[in-house]
Amino acid sequence: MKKDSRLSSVLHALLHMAEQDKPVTSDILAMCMKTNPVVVRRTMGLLRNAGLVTSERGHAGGWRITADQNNITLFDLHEALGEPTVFAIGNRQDSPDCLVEQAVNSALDDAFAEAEALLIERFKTVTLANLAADFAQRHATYRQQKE
Amino acid sequence: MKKDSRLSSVLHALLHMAEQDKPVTSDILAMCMKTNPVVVRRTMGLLRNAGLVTSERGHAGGWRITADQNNITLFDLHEALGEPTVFAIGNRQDSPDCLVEQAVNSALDDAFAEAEALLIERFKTVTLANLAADFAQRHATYRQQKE
DNA sequence: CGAATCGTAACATTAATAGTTACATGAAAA
DNA sequence: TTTTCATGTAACTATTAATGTTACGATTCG
Repeated sequence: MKKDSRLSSVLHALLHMAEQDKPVTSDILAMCMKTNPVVVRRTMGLLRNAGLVTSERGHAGGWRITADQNNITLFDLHEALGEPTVFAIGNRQDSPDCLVEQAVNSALDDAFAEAEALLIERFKTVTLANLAADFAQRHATYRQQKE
Repeated sequence: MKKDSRLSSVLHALLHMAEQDKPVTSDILAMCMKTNPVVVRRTMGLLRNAGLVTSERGHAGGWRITADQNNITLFDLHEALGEPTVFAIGNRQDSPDCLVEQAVNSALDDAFAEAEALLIERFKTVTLANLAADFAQRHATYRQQKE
């Protein structure tokens, strides 16, 4: 399966938007993320449904963050994207009659559930503001190195 | 992409094989797992490379477990399968020049690495013997319910 | 020899994400 | 009010990776 890279994508977009006062267009976000404006709109639309961003049509339109960056966590974004499947590994068959299959699936499901719970907890601790600070740090380091 | 269900598959196969003294053919395993004998051979071949099972050709040939069931963990199988990608979520792009992307990827990679480490730890604690016991338990319960 | 069985290459199918094209809708500027 | 810039969205295509299938060679046993 191809990996779902939308979480990574929207984070990139949001950080770029966070540095702008005016709305950012899908075209600009698409260029900056080397993808297609329709893909941007499709994905950002999910964030809009979750109330994290707004869009404006027409001249000087585009996308804007509405929520406080301290209050947007990775989990909020994951949730806004519809809580997509986390794992690329899974059971061979659902609702099996076979008792062997049930024992196997049960063990695997438990393990995956634990790992997913940890991931979700981690997602809840990281805010957009944290990432912005990390970026600022990297930027400062980068500028120092150039001198 | 489709989920990788080989771990679930080989567990099913191994548990069935564990109950047999003689080798089990790919055809029988395939029927029991509702898949194709070639798929069985392809996947079991990886376990053979890891020394967990052996295969015999010709008449009365087939697959046999060699390792002790107490010493085969889910992790051993995961490893034998080539440690396939665990997550269906990932970064949009590898080795990005963009510092924003670097900050985003770094945060995500950390979270995924933690969750994967937990999963692997869990995998290491579950043996084939554990699953066989769980199956036996389910079987006993099932027989009781029928009475 | 002949049947049973694995080994494996080559190709087809399926499932899921991402990308593209096309066009409708709405808002602001000229 | 017309033009231009933007989002909204449906429909289709492309990509990617797993799984399934066909075909045939190699090996072992009776």
